[in-house]
Amino acid sequence: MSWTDERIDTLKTMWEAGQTASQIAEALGQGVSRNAVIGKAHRLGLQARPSPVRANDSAATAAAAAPTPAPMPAAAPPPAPVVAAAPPPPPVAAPVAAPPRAAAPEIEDEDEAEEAAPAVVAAPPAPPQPIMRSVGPGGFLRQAPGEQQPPIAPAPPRRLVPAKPSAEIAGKTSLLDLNDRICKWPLGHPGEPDFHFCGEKVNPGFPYCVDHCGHAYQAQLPRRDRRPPPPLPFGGPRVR
DNA sequence: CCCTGATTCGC
DNA sequence: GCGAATCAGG
Repeated sequence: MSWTDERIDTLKTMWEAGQTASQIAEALGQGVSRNAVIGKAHRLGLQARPSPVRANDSAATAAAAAPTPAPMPAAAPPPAPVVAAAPPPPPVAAPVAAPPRAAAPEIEDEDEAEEAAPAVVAAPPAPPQPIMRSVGPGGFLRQAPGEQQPPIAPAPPRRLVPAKPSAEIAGKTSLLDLNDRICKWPLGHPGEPDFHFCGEKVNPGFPYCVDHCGHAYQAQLPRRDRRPPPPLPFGGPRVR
């Protein structure tokens, strides 16, 4: 098999989504080895990924004792400082952190007085939802030990407004329409006339909307129990 | 051992 | 350009 545009695109997408070379190779199937994937990725200039090896070269191994133990579904790639208002349902697993917020019961002023007694079940105000926030593929953003701070701002438990797709989006979201707030999940295939992007509002902190985050970031199962190659969002049958 | 990505180097 | 072989850290 050769590297067709589609396969390259799959490789890129998956690589940037933080998939491992093995997974990508597996997904591409058809006699593509892990090495082939890595080799290709590098030739494509898709570097920048935390590699187990090649951590340091000289000095500066001081602090940062690798707070990230295992490779996990990576976080989002480039988006700028996330001022995210943590949404209730990040479909993703992999709780990374953010419990520190001690129960700081700030009485909500006005509005419907949240009488809710500290029941056992209901979690009225901002549940410390784990937003995947580790070292991204690019090795960005990492909190210094000093600045202990929950990665996600205490979310305003306000009312969530249903994201209504704008008319523009309803039509099609082109490459030029992409920005940090728009879901970049590709629909169709590059080169095709109707190729476009999802265009939904992103799951804050992620390049995709909540729905597609569910596709892009799968709970990392032990390789053992990865029976059914999960629905391949990449390269597979047309998604539309 | 297993995993990972990086690099090398013959093709 | 490609990818197996090899290297090396976790």
